[in-house]
Amino acid sequence: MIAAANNHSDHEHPRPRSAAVVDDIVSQLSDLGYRDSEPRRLVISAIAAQSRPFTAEELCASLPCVGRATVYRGLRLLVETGQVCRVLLEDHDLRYQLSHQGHHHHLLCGVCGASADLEVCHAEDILREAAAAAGFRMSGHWLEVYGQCGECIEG
Amino acid sequence: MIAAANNHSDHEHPRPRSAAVVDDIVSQLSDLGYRDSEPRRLVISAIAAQSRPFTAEELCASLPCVGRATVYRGLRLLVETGQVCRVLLEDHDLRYQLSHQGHHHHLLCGVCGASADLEVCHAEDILREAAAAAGFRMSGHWLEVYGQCGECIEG
DNA sequence: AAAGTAATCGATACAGCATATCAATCCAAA
DNA sequence: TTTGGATTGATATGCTGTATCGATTACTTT
Repeated sequence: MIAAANNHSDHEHPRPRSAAVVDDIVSQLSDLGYRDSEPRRLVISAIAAQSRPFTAEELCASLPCVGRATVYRGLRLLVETGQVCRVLLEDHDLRYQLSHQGHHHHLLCGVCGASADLEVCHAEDILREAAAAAGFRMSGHWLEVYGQCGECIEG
Repeated sequence: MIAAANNHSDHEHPRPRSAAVVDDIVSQLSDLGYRDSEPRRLVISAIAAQSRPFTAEELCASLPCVGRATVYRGLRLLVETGQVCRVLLEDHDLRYQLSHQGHHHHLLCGVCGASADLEVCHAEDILREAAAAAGFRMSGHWLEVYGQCGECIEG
């Protein structure tokens, strides 16, 4: 499924795609030996419903019927399995977000708080070269890009 | 009186440059309206003595004669004024480090924990272009590079 | 379908890090 | 030297995330 993630046709809809996302994640967790429980589905569903990077507490607040520990456990599990990725805002506030792909970076709008994926990371090659020039062997990197998204520039 | 040097007769050798660094930072803080106090000098001196990224608690431990609140306040002040920069390790552990220049990034060795500065950031142009292609106006970025330093590769 | 077994849940206690409080103290300008 | 405000430090508090543990639930086995 290559369904473009930048297709923002779903805003407040029930959950046509959202339900599929939940099923998909639950299925992947199942393959890893994790069980399918109602609370965990609620957590995943709540995460999938978020339209922008969220904090763990926001997630808890949106799930009053699920225990706090369960929310944190579910979130941590999804981060560990790569289903959810961390996002570091410019003010060093740590947030979370559904991960749409493997290695990628985020374009974070400081105005509306929206997040878009920067899929192609040509910078990686540049970085590896620059690091090598300093006798350093790069094995990974963390990158966040801050600024303004297209909509906020126009508005 | 600049006796603020150090009564610590550690295994460390004398620090002629370290003292100059402290004086320089104190001077810059003075220009910003901040006072010159003994505890604050101790904090700055301890930071300047660190050879690699450190945590706030490590700093507190190295300054048993200075109150924790004072250590944290001093550290925060130096971060706000740009004298100290934050370093995010690969395991998401947040550390601090004396800032040697303006905009730069870190080459963080996962083996020995050393940190080196990646001064030239050509990646910035690449990033700005890639972001622009997505309709995004980049105003800043956060980047950490992980891997192995030259010494750890040889050793 | 019934039972066994281990994962999961949730209420809560706890831990770690950083900040707020506030009386006492100190710095620096007048 | 005086004086106002910045700074200090012991402590309380807040925030975020984890550990505990009895009860419950999901999944497998019989």
